[in-house]
Amino acid sequence: MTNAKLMKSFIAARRDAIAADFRHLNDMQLEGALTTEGPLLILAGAGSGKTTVLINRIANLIRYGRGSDTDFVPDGITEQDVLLLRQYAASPAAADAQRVRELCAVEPVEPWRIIAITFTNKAAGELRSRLEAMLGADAGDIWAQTFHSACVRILRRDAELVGFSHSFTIYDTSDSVSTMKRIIKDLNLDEKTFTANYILGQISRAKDSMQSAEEYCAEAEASYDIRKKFVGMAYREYERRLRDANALDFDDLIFYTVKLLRENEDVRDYYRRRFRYVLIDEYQDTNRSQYMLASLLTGEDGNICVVGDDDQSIYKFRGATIENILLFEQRYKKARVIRLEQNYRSTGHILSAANAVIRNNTGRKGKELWTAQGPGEKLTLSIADDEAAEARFVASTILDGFAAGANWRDFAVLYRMNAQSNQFEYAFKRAGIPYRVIGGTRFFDRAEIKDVLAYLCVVANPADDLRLSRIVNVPARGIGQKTVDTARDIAAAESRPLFDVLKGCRDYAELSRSASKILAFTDMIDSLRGLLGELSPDEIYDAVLESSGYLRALQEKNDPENEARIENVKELKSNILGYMNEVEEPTLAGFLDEIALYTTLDQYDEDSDYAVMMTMHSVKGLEFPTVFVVGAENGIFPGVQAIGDPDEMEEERRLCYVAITRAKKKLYLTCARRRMLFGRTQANLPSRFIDEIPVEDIDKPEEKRPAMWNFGGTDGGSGYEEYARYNREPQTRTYSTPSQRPARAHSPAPAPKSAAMSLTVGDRVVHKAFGNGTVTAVTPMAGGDALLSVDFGGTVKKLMLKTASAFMKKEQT
DNA sequence: CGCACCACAATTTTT
DNA sequence: TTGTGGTGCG
Repeated sequence: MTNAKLMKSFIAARRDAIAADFRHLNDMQLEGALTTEGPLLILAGAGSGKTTVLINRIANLIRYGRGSDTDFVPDGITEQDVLLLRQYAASPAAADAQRVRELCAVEPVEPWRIIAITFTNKAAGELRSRLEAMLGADAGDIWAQTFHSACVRILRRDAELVGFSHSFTIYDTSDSVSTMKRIIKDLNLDEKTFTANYILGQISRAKDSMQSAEEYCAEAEASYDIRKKFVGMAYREYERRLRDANALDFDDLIFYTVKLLRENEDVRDYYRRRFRYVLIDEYQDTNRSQYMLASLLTGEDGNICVVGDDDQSIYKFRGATIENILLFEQRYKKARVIRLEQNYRSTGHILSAANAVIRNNTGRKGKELWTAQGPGEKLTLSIADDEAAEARFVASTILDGFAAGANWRDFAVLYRMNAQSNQFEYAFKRAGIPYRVIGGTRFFDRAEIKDVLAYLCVVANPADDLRLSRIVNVPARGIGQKTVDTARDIAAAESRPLFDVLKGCRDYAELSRSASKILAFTDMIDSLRGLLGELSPDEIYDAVLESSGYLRALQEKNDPENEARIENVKELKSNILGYMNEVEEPTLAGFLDEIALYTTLDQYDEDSDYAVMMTMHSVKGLEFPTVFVVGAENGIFPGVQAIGDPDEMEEERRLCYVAITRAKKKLYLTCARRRMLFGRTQANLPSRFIDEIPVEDIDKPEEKRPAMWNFGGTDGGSGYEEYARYNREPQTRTYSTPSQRPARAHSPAPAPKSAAMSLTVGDRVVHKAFGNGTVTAVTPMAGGDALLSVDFGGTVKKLMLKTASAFMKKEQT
């Protein structure tokens, strides 16, 4: 064998041997895991196992370095070696694994040379734990973080270089909003034209394109756009105030990190040398500055691997740009592209529907999901009279599923807007279905949580004027708004922290009237600050609740809302304890860092048995056996704003694709003929997306569809008339679920007016989902309804009589 | 200073 | 319909 030939066969055998370690992957996944060098774009369809690829790719890097993707051949290779590798590839157990590893490894990568960036803490956490399961202790050295936490980590080292102290605080969205509201007032801008959200949106876009306030103002000057000039003023002031407060908002974290890396060659080189391999997850959600960050971190070898799905890009409104994916190959020459199209999640009809819908989009890379599973159940369209009936249909279907042995957690209700959750909560409560609403007002957005956190921030950072003004009079301690305003003005005039001014309030005539109260407050904060070195974060937390009087104030007010608030405040403590368990040197500042980036206190807990409801946006990345996409109506989904705007429509369609692909076994689409939304009743047509689903994939109500339902239909006649007639028809029937469920095929969702049976305490009942039970309490309610407590063999359910009668009958004795 | 009442607006939101 | 923010009174 010639030398060249030997080398060639060695390279091939080496790759095969390495591949043997990853034989549980499919061909495309394997390709992703073994392609280690240079820019790589992995287009990963929904449910195609992209995290698996990511994990295995990292494992491969650590074990074999670039062995699977290089022409390098070590000296002294023999034919024996090639044979050994081939033997290993054929049956790994039979070969000397140690020797194989030596032969295959080419510069194995130290774990700390790998950075994997995700968007959510949840994804980062999942990545970390799966890496740990696969690699053990090595996993701890891999940077597996969100964009924002990676930036915090980088900035904590070198914040001085971009003009902040290393102990900067992080402003969340509402901090930014309240700062901006003040600015609008102080600059006397017209609050109608310039809402805080509008200006912040403009600033966010500016930062996304790396434009500082100064640059933005310059551009505004040149543009003769008066509006823009005002925004520029606000931007400049916002930037100044955050700098004074030593605070960065979410966008700043990225912005200043990019700035830091751009302007400081040594810092940039440090990270580039350190990180030999950069991986970015959910690449379709990156914005421009995040792209810049990624490319700044990528060293000369260009080892950047991005994973994403252009069809799942649903965050354009937050600045995400699908271009990052679409242009990847142009930006990184020699980039390789791998498509993962085999779906392991859903059955055939579901995937066929998803493919068909997304096919209507232009401007995409193009993918077709396929599955080795069978066709499974068809989709089901259900049309209800109104939103209440829609919710009852869903509740009823879930009860059926539960009766058939499913768990509550197998069901998810997905809607376009949080406002739609009400009806479902109502129906689920009445039917006794345990559920949780994910998203909406989030834990850390609750006033009581923000208050308590504000105390902690002020204790940790004396310069945090924003949080200080939030709590200075919470609970009420006789320091009024006017007093705070004057103090703030003084602070601004002297450019000192507000806290210092308050401490020195005796020196200012304007403040002397409330001086004693102010000093009581500052003393309290000071003594809490004195505890910083001595007590652990949870003890400080207790001390804050105690000395601030916050907890007492909550307890004294006897309103039922406060029960929940107190619970929340306690819940925060368990957060602190959780943090302390995870970190080696827990500090209050460290906790606050974490919390600032950890907005969602991941409420979705897969272990507990609840049906869940959430927006189609929040469901990305999750999966459920049965999914309900509700409110599938033109005007709701797609929303009104999207109609007539092709780009928006494509975004909505991607959202639809995301929603459909969450379902593993069964997907329901529901709509209502009439619905009340924001106090207005409207009649919407079924979503145009439903029309994009092939008829062979979906069961629809077999009723005559009005002409207007067929887009571009030529049935003649006035669509409006037909539609109006259609809406006037008495609608009492419900539409059967497919024949796979004969048990319920003819049992319609209950109408609320159905005659309620009469029940008294002690009656025995049979519920179709919960089985046999005994009525333990009956509380009469308004409208002739009653709240029942029924003991079903140990678990007591609260049910509404009228709703429950549809699912339950009295046992005859 | 604190509370009650009225006007107004309202996709989606990983950090 | 619901929640929030601003104003005016006790």
